[in-house]
Amino acid sequence: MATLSDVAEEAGVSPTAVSRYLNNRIELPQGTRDRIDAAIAKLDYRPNLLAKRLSTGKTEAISLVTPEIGNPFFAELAAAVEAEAERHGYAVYMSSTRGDRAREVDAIKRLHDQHVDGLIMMTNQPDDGTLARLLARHNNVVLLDEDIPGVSVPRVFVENEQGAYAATQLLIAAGHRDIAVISGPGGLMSVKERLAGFRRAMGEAGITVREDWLLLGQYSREFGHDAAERLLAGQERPSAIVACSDYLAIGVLQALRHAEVAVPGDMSLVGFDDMPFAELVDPPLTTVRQPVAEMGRLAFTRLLALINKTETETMTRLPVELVVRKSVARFGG
Amino acid sequence: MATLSDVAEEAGVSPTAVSRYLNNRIELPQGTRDRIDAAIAKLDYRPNLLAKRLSTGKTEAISLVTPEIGNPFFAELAAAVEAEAERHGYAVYMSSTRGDRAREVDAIKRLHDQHVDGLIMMTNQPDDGTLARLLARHNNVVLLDEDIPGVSVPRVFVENEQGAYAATQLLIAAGHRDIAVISGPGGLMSVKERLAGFRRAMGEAGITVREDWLLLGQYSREFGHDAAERLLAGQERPSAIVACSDYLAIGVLQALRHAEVAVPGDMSLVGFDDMPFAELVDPPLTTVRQPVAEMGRLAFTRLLALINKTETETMTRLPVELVVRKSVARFGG
DNA sequence: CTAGCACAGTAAACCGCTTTACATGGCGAA
DNA sequence: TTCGCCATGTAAAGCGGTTTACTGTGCTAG
Repeated sequence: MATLSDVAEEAGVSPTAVSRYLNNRIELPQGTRDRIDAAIAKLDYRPNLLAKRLSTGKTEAISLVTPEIGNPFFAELAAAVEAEAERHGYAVYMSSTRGDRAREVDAIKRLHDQHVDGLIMMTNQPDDGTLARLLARHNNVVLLDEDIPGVSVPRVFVENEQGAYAATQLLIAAGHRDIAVISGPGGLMSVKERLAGFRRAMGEAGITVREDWLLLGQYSREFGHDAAERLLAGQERPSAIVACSDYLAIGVLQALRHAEVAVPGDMSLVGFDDMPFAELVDPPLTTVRQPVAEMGRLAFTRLLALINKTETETMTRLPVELVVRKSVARFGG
Repeated sequence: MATLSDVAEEAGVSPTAVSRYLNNRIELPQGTRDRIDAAIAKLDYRPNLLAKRLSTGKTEAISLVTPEIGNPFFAELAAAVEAEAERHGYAVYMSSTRGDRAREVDAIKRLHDQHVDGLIMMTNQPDDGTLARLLARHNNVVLLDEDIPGVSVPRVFVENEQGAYAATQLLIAAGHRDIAVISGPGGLMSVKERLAGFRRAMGEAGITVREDWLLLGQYSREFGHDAAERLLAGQERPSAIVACSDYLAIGVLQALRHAEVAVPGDMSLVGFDDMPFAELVDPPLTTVRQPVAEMGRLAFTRLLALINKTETETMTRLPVELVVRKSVARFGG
C-alpha cells in the first residue's frame, strides 16, 4: 500500500506538505495541489487510519454496547445509531453483553483500550453502582433507552410515564377496572416510570390499584408467560393487562392462548415498544410505540456533540405514541 | 496513561524487555518478571492497542457487513458472530448496507482502511461482479448465508435445497398439488437452490410445476404481500404456498388475512428461516429452521482459521430442520 | 587457559501519520 | 539598501508499541 511518503515523493514535496494539505492545514498553490492530487490518484493512496489514530489520538469510532443485539428492539436501535454514525464517518464497535454484568464491565474497559472516541450504552438491568463508577471515569458517554443512576452524562429516553398512562387510559376508557401490570426489573427507571404512569391513570379514574397484580421480573418472553400464568391462577382475574414490553406481551399471549383465554374477548392486552412483530401476532397488538430510529439518531448526535465539546449533560425525552390494534376490547363485550 | 516505557523505567529494564516479556518472546528470571509485574500493577498499565496495531499490522478486529442489522435474521447472525469473536478477543466493526450496493462497496473499502484482520460478508442481492472483483483483492473474507459467485473464499451456507425439498414434501404429503412459490431475487444462490429443492420434490411426486406460480422478487414483507395478492387474483388459485423466507410468509399472511382466505383452512403456507416471531403469528408458522447461532459461530471460526493461515477455501453446508406448526392443513379439509 | 555458548538483556529502526518549529526566497516598504 | 514579512514549504520529533540485531557476562567443556 502506498504511504504518505510515497505520495510526497511522487509529487516532489515533503510528507509534511501532503499531510497538511490533506488536512486543510495549509494553503498550497494550484500547481502543487495538482501534483499531489495526481500522485494520490496514481498510487491509489488511502491514509492508514491506524497511524492517523495513533498520531492524533482520535479514532473516529464509537463503541455501542447493547444488552442483546439479537433482540429486535436493540437491533433496530443499533441500526439507527450505525446509520447516523456512518453519515458522519464514524465506525462503530458493537458489543453484546447478553445481560451479563461482567460483560458490561468488560465492554466499558475494552472501550478504554480500543481508544474509541465515545460510547453509547444501553443496559437492561439495574446497576448496583459498578457501572456508574466505571462510567464516571470515562468522558464521552451517552445513555440510551435506560438510565444508570449517578452518572452525569447526556441521556436519551422516551416518555415512559406518558406511554403507560395512555395505555392504561385506553383500557379504562374501554371499561376495564381490574387491570394488572407485568413489567421488568423493579430497579429500572423505565419500569418505575411506566408503573407511575399506570398509577396516575388509575388514580385519576378513582380506581384502587391492586398491588398483587403488579408483577415485576424481567423484560422477557418467559417472564411474560410465567406472570400471566400466575395471574390466571389467582382467585380473581384481571380483565386487562398492561405488559410493559412487547416481548412480555408475547409471552402473555402465549400463556393466554395455552389457557384458552381469548384475547381480546376474555382479556385485553396492551404492550410497549411496537416491535416489528407487534402487528403480526394474533391478535395484532395494541402497543405504545417508541421512536426507535429517532432515539438512535439522537443518541449519536449527542455523543458527537460531546466528543466535540459542544455539549454537556442533557436529558431528552422522546414522545411515544399509542398504536391501537386489536388486542383491547370493551369490558364485558 | 502509563506507557510501556514507564513500566520499563519503573521496573528498571528496557522497553524491549517488557514488550518481549508481555508477548512471551523472552524467558526472564523470576526476579525480573516480578519487578515488571509489579510495575504494571502499580501503574495500571494497559497496552495501547492503537500502537500495537500499527506496529504489528494485526488489529484483532473483524468487520461484519450485513444487509440490515435491524432485521432479526441478520441481527441474530450478527449476535452469534459477535459472541464467538468476543470469545477469541476480537472486536467487531459492524456496518449495515441497507441493501445498497454503494454501501456494500463502501463497507469493503473501508474495511481496507480500518485495517481489520478479516471480513464476514452477508448480502441479499445478486452481485453484478462488482463485489466479486472487490473481494478478490482482499485476503481474509468469508461469505455467510448467501453466495457471491466468483470469489474463492470460505463459505458458510445452509442446505437450501434440502429445506425447500422437505417443505414441499410436507405439502405434497398433505395432499396439495397446486403449490406456488414466492421467493427472493432470481439471481441469488439461496433462491435458486430453494427453487431446485421445490422442483425436485414436485418432480419426484410426478406433479408438473406451474411456472407462472413461481414468483421471484425480494425477500421482503412487501413482496410477499404483493405476490400473494397476485396469486389470489389469478384464474386458478394454488392450495398451498412455499414462501422462501419468514418475512415473505408474513407478507403473504397479511394479504391472505385481508382477502379473508383462511390459513391453513383455505391455503396452506410454509416459510423459511424460523425467525423468532414465526411461532407467534396467526397461525403459528410451519417453517424451515436455519441454525443461525451455529452459522455465525462457524463463520467466525472459519475466518479465524483463515487469518491464521490454517484454512483455505471451504464450503460448509449446515443442515436445516422443518419445524411443523399450524400453517399447513390437509388439502380439502 | 580459553573458545564457545547460554543467559539476560539492550539500542535503534520501524509502523505511517501529525505537528511544531524552523527555513528559504522574493517582494514591498521605509 | 535593508528590513521584515508573506508565501511556500521542510526537518525532525513524536504517538506507543514491536522487532531485529547485537552486547556483555559468566559458566562449562576441552
